[in-house]
Amino acid sequence: MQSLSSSFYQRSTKQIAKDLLGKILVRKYKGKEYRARIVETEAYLGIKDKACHSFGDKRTPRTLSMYLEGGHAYVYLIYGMYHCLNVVTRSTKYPEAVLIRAAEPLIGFKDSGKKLLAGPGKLCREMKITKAQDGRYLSSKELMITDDGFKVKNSQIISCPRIGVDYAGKDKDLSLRFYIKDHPSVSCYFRK
DNA sequence: AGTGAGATGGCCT
DNA sequence: GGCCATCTCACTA
Repeated sequence: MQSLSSSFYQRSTKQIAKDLLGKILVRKYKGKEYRARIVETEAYLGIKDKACHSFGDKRTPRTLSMYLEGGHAYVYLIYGMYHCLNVVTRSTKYPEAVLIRAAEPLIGFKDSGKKLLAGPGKLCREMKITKAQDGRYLSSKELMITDDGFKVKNSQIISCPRIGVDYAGKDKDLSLRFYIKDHPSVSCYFRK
């Protein structure tokens, strides 16, 4: 099982967000392996995107890993108790990333309910992803993304505005959230 | 089914 | 001191 090539992460962030749908997130933790199929993502477009943590080229301890080469993980703590997993995209010049919002549980979970990983906080909680993974490269060691040949047609990809970014002015309306149409594991269906 | 509040901590001004 | 790329539970009706 091969992790995605580094060239996969050197394309446009929006394209990567769409292409990550259907890919498999693999997590190894304490001798156990978890696998889940990504069904929902959001693109964050760097220094010109008001919703992005690196807006205005803001380099802080938190955002530093977004300035890594594409293919690294950016994990941060939100609301004091939840972690969110992002995939860093493009080169070190562009601090952009894709938020992994939801996935379908495949292997390794006690409870394999379709909504178990439906939301970025739940996904990290259930897959034991924390700041320990922040800045790590997505290789096969502890966390990686792989392709099992599962195809998602363009017509099955729905786009809409991102969730929870009302503070971002005009950028809150950008259609940068992507999910697989009618999939039972997306975080919520009702959003224009 | 829809709304509202609380939990809880690091980061930024 | 105030804000969050969230989630769950408790309440309305």
